[in-house]
Amino acid sequence: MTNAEVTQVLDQVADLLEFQGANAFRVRAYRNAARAVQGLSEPLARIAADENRKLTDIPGIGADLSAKLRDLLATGKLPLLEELRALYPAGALDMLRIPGLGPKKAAALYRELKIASLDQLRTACLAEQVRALKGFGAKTEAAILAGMEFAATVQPNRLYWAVADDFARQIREHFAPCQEIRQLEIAGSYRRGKETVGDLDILIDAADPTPVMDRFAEFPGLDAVLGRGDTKMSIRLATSLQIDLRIVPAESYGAALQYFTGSKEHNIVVRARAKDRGLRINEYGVFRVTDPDAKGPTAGKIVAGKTEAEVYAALGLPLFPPELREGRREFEWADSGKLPRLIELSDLRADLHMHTTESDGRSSLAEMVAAAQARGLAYIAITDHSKRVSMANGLDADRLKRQWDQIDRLNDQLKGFRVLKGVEVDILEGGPLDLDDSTLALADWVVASVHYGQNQPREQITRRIVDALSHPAVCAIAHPTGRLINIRKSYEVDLDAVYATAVRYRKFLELNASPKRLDLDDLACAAAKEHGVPIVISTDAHSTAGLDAMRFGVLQARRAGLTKDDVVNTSDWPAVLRRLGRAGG
DNA sequence: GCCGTTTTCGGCCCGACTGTTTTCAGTCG
Repeated sequence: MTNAEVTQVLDQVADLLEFQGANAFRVRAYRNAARAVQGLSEPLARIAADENRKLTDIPGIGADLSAKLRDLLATGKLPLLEELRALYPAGALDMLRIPGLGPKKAAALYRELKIASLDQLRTACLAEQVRALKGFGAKTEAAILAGMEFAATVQPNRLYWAVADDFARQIREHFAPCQEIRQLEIAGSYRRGKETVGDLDILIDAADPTPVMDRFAEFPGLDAVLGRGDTKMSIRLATSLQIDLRIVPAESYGAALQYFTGSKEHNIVVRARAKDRGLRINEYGVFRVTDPDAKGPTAGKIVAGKTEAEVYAALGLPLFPPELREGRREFEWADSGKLPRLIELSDLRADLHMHTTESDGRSSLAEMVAAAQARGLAYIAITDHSKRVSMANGLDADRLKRQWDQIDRLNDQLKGFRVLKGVEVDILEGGPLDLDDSTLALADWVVASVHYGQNQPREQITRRIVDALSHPAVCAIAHPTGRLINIRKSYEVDLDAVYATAVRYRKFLELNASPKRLDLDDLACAAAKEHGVPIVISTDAHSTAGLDAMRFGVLQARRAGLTKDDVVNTSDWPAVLRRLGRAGG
């Protein structure tokens, strides 16, 4: 059973417990455990199988869950989940997905009206039965109908970070003429650089909220104003994207930015730290609690709030880069003084995976080189597809050698820039590489990748990747899991075996920077680092514009806690060769 | 259900907004 499957089971238990009206902290315990398993850098099953280790050493897993997880790993089933599922019709739980309808109200609808499907819920609303329930009313009934209509049309996918970034740019431009605004930041998962973003949270320090909110109501593509109060306003765009706006005073701006950047898990720890120091933190600031009876969010003496740095400093914490604020290992790093100095876009000296018109790219070799030079890179590798990828006009040995001759001639003319003779060689369904060894031996840089036979069983696909990685000519595996965010799951590959092979043969793994791939993802990059595998961040550009994807890869690497040294292509080419264990420096 | 330098019980992050009530519960972030 994979960690992802265990995570799903724990989350399902949490959903059902919530519906049941169980103790909220018990629900949270299951959610925490789900997250803890999801964030593991190795299979839970392996820890369970190791006599010298205890599941209770994983934070968030105690004696009870340890036993339940062992049971789950051994049998593939969790009795608690089966019991909870038997209590409610599956359709009743669908109500939890309607915005505005939470577990309490959904459970009341099931209990009082025996609602067991969304169709029944719609009928009950139309028959005006819902408004008769205690705690419900005509407005709630209408809100449920509207919420159902919305839930039916919305695409469940979250936005790619790159798309969210475009909205962020639009937001900044839209508010630029607003004179009242002193500071503006887009917080939330967007600021943390998460690979997908569900909604956007704008934080504004303004002299007067009214004109700012009026301006917000004029945002292009607006579909509905979902709510507007004195300090908070929410809108939804026709594209279904929700954007929240909060106006905060300057003295609280840093506290609010910290608070609304999250993550929720990070902030829970921050709050606990505050409490340890006799402080209280909320979006208004850090307060010393002098009179325990004093009520209100700003009761007590304010200690910090103007900037994020002073808020963290008041708690004895460093200013965490937003990308690290996931409640993973950042506090452990901070406590031991080992908060990594994260890689930056300007650290990258090379891009080692890109295509040209020779295969399925849209820009020529010369255009790609000029574009790479314009972006300040010192060298690149041209890695067109090999012949198996016929759809992409992949190259056979002869065409490849002609391209490499062309690159040799180009290099003669270039000053202070080098083009590596490379290829993205396919790992064929049966295992061997798509080009012969003598051809591959002539290349400077070879990335190997799986495009066919993606649905093979775990052992088979892992064997293919491991074998490719141990081939002397191969330098790195490109997009090692094959996932396409929101579109396609990753292959069933045993990444631990891949890490071990990479270390053994001194090879690299790619972090593909394409916004739809980001493969390896942040957690896998962190695991690779723990195992000692260097990462190469590449764009897989299919046009000159594609080279700009590097920043998406860098964000993901930062979320993994990677430093400049963890990433191969921050070095010059001779240093890369040394890292591969080849002569060259 | 987890957790512990106020430890084995009693906490567990906290506030805005909405709708329903009339002081609060539910939902959301």
